[in-house]
Amino acid sequence: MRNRAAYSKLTIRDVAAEAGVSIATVSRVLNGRAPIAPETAAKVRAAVERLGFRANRTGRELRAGISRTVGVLVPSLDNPVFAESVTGIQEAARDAGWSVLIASSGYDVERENEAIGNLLSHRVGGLLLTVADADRSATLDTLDREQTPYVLLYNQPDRDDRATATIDNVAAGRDATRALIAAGHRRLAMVAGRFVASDRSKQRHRGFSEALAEARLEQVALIELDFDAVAAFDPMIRAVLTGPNRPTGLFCSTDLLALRIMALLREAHVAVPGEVGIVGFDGIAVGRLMAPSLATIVQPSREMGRRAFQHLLARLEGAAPEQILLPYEFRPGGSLGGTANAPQGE
Amino acid sequence: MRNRAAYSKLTIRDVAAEAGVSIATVSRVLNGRAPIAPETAAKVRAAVERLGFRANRTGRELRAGISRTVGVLVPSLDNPVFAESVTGIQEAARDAGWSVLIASSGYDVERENEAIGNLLSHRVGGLLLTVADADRSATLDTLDREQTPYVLLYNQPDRDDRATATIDNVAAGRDATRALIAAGHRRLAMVAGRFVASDRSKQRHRGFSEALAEARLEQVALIELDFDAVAAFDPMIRAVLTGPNRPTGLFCSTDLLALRIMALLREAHVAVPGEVGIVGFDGIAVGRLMAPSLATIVQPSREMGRRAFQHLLARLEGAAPEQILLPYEFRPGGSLGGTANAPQGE
DNA sequence: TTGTAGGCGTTATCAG
DNA sequence: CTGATAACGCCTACAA
Repeated sequence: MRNRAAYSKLTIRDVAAEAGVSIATVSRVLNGRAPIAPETAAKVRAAVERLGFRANRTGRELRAGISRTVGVLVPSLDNPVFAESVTGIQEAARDAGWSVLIASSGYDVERENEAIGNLLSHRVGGLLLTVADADRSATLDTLDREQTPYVLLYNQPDRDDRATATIDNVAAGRDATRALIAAGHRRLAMVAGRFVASDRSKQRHRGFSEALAEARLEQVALIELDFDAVAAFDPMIRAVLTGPNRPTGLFCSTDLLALRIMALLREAHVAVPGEVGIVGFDGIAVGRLMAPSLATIVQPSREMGRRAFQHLLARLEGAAPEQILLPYEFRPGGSLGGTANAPQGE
Repeated sequence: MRNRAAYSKLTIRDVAAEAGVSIATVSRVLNGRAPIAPETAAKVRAAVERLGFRANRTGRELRAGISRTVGVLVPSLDNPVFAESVTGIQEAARDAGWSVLIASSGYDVERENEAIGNLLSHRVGGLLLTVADADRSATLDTLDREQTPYVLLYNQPDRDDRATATIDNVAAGRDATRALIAAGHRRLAMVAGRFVASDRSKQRHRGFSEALAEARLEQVALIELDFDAVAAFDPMIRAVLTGPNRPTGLFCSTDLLALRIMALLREAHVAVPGEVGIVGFDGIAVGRLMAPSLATIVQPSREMGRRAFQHLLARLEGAAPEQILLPYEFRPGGSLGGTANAPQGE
């Protein structure tokens, strides 16, 4: 028996020597595929146990040409909505014996491309991505061309050849806005994450516009914000909210934005929901803990992560790209104000 | 020139053929180590560009025996404090050209061990971990024995041979409690994450106890909660908060717990800070957005992630394990109540 | 300065 | 049922 090497340095060769069999046999026992004599298997397993051996996935992957690792790209883990989807991905991946390689883009297209390239250099089995704009992305074009399997999360491209797990953002944006209108608000504005950084934001605004049109209302204002710097827009927001035709209802394209706006308004002594009603979007957990609680569209982020992963596995087996539309739900909350009868989500 | 294969299937052999050189030359150009004729390098680079080639890290890693991937284990990404540390890790990793493999334990020791084993099977270059109990962990013992480099985050073991990046949890717990006392609270209780699931929680409670002793006060109650199920403890908490000697000050071992307790109290019509003052721990971003804003100990989570990664790199170069103690800060907030003069963090 | 060849740890093929 | 062996993609002596 060789000297016991470090855990991370053991190879099946060590195990083979310890068990007195060939490396091929060790491999077979480890993978349980081929027919093996029970005693041989026992010997090998004992050796594995004794040595504390764990197969090197690198060798396995190189041999197989593909890995059971999924590459995940999110805009930012600091938005709980994305963190939650990653939790769902992790759950599904764990169930399937897969690992998760993660990267963040910071909502920046250049970093997005760079990060995807890095993930690909690991020869991951597939990708789960939330990108800035799923309809025009050079990197997604490349992935398509080279048939690298991926599934988008949150993104909801117009084209139907890209696999996604998402909700209907336009419909949800419409529902959120309808809730404001149903609550009695007539002068509505939207605070949105930059459209170039988030196609969802744009789609939610489309829903906002549709609901306004339905009710024959005009948009009072549209404030596009960077996702990271809200404070800088304080003056602009104050201006809008104290202007001549100031809105009484605000639709925010994400909950995080909504919470920041609410804090801003509090500082400015604008009462929520007294003077302004607010609806968010995402359904992050902390929204329910606020006072007033945040009315919002709840996305099933965790489930979205799980479903996206499962669809990725399906695609690896040759399934065609699907656009998985998950149900969302409007969650009423004190921030809405007015005398709302909350509409039900689809 | 061969048929253009899928991006992910290209090898340096393809590039070599395309450029009319040997694979060794391609490798050398890619790594920029050896002396190369400028024109040769140009040819190779052109071929790389033309083909859209990106080196397969699996092959590289197998050959090198080690990878530029860091394995990260957190209790849960759904607590923003951990998500934030991962953001810091990602930043530092990206700067260094490393990738991030991530797993969550759900605060469960068994899953913790399993996850670390999985990360190790990838032969990661090192590990960044937040474990349940850094002082007694069979897995950490194993890592030490086999000299697998790792750095702990948030964990603050008593022993000084384990590398960490953390804050002084006892001192911070003491400061948080002192703040409650300084605010005029005399009947103090603590709501803590289960000690078996979080050594930090235990240490923060030690700080709590020390501050009480200093002020010659008795602990009114200690409520240990599972990190995921707070609602279930509603009755217990209500009982404590309405008991004969009910506390007027509450120290919560995490911000997330504090926010949940605040919501619970709101439902129970117990005024915060009117009837109960609250201090949290972590400094998650949303705490500042609440009304009242959450008084808390702010940990430099992002920086902690960055520093932990950097120390891991240092350890890989042979540096001895360090216990990096980062500064924390007490952030006053409306939840504190009383007439506090907030103490400064160290 | 460049090419040839061996081997990293694993699995699959092919004999026995 | 088991063993020897040839790859997988890459890097690095060693040769030329």
